[in-house]
Amino acid sequence: MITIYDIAEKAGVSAMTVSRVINNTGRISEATRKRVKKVMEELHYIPNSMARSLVLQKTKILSLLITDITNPFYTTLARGAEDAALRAGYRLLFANSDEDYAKEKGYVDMMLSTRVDGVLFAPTGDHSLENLLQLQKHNIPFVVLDREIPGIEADLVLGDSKEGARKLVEHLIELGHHRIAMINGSPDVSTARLRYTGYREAHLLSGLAVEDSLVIHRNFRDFQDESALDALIHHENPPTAIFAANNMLAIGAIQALRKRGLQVPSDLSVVCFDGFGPTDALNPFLTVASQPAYQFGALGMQLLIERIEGEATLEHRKMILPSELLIRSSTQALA
Amino acid sequence: MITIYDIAEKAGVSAMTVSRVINNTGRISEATRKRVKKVMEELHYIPNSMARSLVLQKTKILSLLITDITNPFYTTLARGAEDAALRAGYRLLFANSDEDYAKEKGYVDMMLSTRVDGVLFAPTGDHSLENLLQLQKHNIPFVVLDREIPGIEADLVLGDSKEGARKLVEHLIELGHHRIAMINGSPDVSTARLRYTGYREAHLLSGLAVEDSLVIHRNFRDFQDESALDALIHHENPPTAIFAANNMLAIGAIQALRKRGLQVPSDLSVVCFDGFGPTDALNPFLTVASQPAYQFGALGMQLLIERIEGEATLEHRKMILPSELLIRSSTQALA
DNA sequence: AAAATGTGTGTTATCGATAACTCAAAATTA
DNA sequence: TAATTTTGAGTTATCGATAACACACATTTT
Repeated sequence: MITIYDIAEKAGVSAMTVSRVINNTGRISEATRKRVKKVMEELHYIPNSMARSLVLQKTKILSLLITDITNPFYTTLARGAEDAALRAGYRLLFANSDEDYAKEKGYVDMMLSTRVDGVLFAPTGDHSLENLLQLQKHNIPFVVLDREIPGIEADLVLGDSKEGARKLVEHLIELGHHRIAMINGSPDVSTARLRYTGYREAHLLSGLAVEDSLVIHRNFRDFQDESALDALIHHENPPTAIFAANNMLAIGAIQALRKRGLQVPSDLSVVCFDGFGPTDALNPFLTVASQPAYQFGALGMQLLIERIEGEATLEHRKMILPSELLIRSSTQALA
Repeated sequence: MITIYDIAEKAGVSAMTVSRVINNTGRISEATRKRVKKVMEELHYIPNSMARSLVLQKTKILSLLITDITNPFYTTLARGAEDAALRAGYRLLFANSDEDYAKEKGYVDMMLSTRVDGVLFAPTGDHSLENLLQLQKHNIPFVVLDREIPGIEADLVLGDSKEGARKLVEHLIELGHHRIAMINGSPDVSTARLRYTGYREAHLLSGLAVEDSLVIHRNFRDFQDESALDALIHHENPPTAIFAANNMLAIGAIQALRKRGLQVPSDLSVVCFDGFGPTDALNPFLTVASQPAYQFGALGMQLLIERIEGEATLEHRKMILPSELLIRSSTQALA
């Protein structure tokens, strides 16, 4: 491996001079600068960022932790975060927790041992608190994305889960649906709780009763699990519409419905939170509350970098991004 | 920050002894091992992986470079790669080149300076050769995914682009289509060339002539670009079917068709390479040649780790994974 | 009992880069 | 011309960890 010492020797200068050329610091005569640069190119020198980070105590690497890399919401978010990070001169390291606390913890350990400069953190749920405290204890700045964590002070970028849910359910109610099921994520996750609150509010505002046997909890990424749907179908008084708390749960529900010979929307209407990124264009079919995923990433990254570089005000900021109701063909008026 | 020296001092031993406890090397009496471990826990010690990598000359970090993080083919591939890497005790750092040579080069520089132990490399195209040579020059092992690069010897994991394309086009021909357009990726990419070859072969074997004005090239990820479709629609003798060389191009084509009031499959049949990951389940609509994306990642990672750990035979291996023709509702017999 | 081994631990040098300090020669000022 | 300042370097210590060697003491072998 080529080091600054190799360059120094060949250029007839000290290692420090080479370092100065690389970083454009200190005083260097134009002649030696040129000479050193020439040697660096000849030997294809690449600085060892670990040696550098060791002495500088910073890595210029940020980390983005998402809970499901196969969910288009998060990949679009990742693009936003990446673009913002690169623009600010940072590299971005992606990590994928799979909605799994243990994996999340593993990645947090990795971030600590890699000494990343900051973390954009989409938590798996309330229990992520410990992992966040771990980052806090080691003075690694972070911004929490998408899900609020009780018990921690941090910059936050959230969607308007309650409002979005209310709009979706109100849309169903306007179409005449009175028995609306909800397939929700784990109650350990703030968005699941808030979306339930929105669902509830829509009912109350319309004078409808909430029937808790129509509300079912599943893991946000288990779109293969058909048991939720079976429970609803075999309900003694089955629903005429389903509100899925995110896109993956909707995929699971629709897939399961189809297997059982039920059509959307003629047999049941379906709505959900989040769109499907680029593949949405393929078949704009589901009525959704679409969140600005790219902005989640871009804005979160901006907050993070501001905090790292000390431009942040002391108090923590909480940004709430609006969602947009997109009415498409997965909903229809009740016959 | 807590270092081994802090631990050493508090435990009343030398730093070396702490290092031995951490790595389970050398001889340590049970008593001091326990004492050191206790202190490490008390102080919440986390090893500094940069200092360690600096002396060990290895990082236990691998990198996966993909060309489009919003493409479900690559995110599913990423899952396969990640699982295999974690199983083998490596961490995986994701990078996203966006089908952009300059971004790709930026990430390669980052990998070199981070001194990753190896790279799973899905190249943007033939010109990626330079970036691969760069890795080679610095002795970083890599495995090339999905796209073959003329001029380099490397382990390869590929799909059967030619066969898959032939099967798709033959399916269209069997349905009575004789004027089949192809929306292809850049000719700089091996899969684009091979899929064209398969398209051509299917025509020749059926005694049909290939009409080059029906073959159009676009960037594999520019699904927003509708100009390809316009060229086909306004053709003096328009096609009755379209073969899109990947999923994103198909999305673009179908979206554009829909905007122009044309229905799939009643007005035109559409087929493409690659499925849509989990969202495929939402609406199994497109007839596709589906590639085993997860296996691409898992197998590629396995080859990479074997090569890094020296278990690899000297000669390079080339794995070709079959694709599966899934006939769905985006194709129908010509009236 | 002397010699040879084994056990547990410490010392020193090193990985590649940079900060802080030093210093000779050149340029400027008085 | 002597004193001062500026310029363009070099030296040394350091970041946090580990390899290689050294070494005292305990244990086993002859």
